[in-house]
Amino acid sequence: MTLRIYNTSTKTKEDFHPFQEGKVGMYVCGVTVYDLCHIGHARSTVVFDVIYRYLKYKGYEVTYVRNFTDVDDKIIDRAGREETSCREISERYIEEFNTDMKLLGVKSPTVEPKATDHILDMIQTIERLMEKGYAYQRDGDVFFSVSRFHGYGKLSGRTLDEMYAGARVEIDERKENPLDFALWKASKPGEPSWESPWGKGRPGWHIECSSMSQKYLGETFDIHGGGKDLIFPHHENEIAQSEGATGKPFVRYWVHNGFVNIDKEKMSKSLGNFFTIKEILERYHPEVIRLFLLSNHYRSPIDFSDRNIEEAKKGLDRIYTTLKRIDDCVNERATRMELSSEILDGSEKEIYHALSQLSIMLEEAMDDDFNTALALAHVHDTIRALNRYMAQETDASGSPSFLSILMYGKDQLKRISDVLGVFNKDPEGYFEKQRQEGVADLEIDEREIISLIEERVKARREKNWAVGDEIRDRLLKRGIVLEDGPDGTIWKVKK
RNA sequence: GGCGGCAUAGCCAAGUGGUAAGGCAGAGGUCUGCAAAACCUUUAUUCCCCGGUUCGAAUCCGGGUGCCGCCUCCA
Repeated sequence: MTLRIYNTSTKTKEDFHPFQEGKVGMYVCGVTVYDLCHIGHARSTVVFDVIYRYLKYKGYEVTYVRNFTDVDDKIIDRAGREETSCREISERYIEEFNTDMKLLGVKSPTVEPKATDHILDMIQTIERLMEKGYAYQRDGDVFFSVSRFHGYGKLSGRTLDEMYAGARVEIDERKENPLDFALWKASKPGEPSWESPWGKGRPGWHIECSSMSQKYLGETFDIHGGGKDLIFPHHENEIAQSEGATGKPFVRYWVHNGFVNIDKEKMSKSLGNFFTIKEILERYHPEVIRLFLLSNHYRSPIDFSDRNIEEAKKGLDRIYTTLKRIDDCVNERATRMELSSEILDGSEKEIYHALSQLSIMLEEAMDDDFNTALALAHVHDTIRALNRYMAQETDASGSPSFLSILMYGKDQLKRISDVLGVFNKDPEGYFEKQRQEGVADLEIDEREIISLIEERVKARREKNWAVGDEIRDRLLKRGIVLEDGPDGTIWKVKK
């Protein structure tokens, strides 16, 4: 199967053929580290994390670069307000970002370059642009001349004329053209600055991504990603800078993720309607957030609401409930047999076949422009099939073929969980964590729950249902739900 | 003003020409001492509206309505 990727540049899904056979170079715009990250940043990072994982799953050797913008007006502003250095601000928020992403199960990219470590590379790129006549100097500033670069607007699908019509940029009469953008900015006193041929200054925002991506991935590379809001002007400008400097095509596939919305409106720092990743992780398991983010196609908008997150949580609980049930059946002494259609009987054959199809279904879904929502639907189908098998085959439980099928099912699900980064934990641990966190919010402690359960077990053994039910009701009123299973009673925190 | 996207059940959501995935919620049933969990059945003759193309359209074309985004920092 060929992977197909929607390319913003052509507005179509295209077959993916990397520049170099078997290898993929991917660059994704990271964050400007001046504040805590919100769920919108989490979406972008998680989406490209899954793309990264899937490319590796397909057998590609992937070089994944994700940058930190650690020199920027907003960082300077914040440092000023807090009366500290830009470095202190950027280091603090890089650390916060890393903490958040680690919790969210985001794999580390191959390289995570910081802008401030690549100032020389940027100066070199700007010099090349000057030599080729794409850039001009005004005082200590250097601007890129959009009218001299043919093809400016090709990614965002607009022409220069159209852009003039709607231009809302403030007029700087030193610019040849209002749409020209800064490659280098002369620094004001107290701002971070570096020596350059144009005097002391700092790079413009767009140049860092051109320089750092090409440094690690070459002049032409495969995938460049980021949020939809970066298409214009950021990515448009990157193309102009990079192709202007090298004369070669810059990026083969442009991939952009949709926004996280609150009440159908874009969540953003500027609108102030955002939730930080930390706030959300206080309330939900990280995999719930991942499952929520992956339950919509990455290019569609996704609406963030408690209801939608709750739904994701229920879905995840369901998956883990089944995985736990499998673990309970498959104990350490279970021997595993080689499975094949020939040796299995009717219902075994049926589920074995369904399970063996799962990887193919996953690949079909993911090959179609990373359709994680469809992949998750296949997971739910599989969960139901396994539940049904376990519910129907009570007589066979313990038989080698039964146990082997369950182990096979778990392996098949594991392949998906490795790609999506959800339901990756030990099921018992997942529920234990949920109980611990749930109990922490209640006026009850675990020992009390356990002793009440013991009391109830005793009463029920004596068929004293009234006492048993009374204890159950009492716990329920305090937020604890009991479930009686064949191996005893387990408790959960009521949702 | 310019450019672009979206509209599928009560809710979330996949589906770009072949007769509507999946999840949540709801209803009925099985299991259970009763519950819970799980399982089974059920919930869109129809995909915003109006035209058109086609043997056939949620899917393509034209028009309309509504919502959203980009054009300024933004994942």
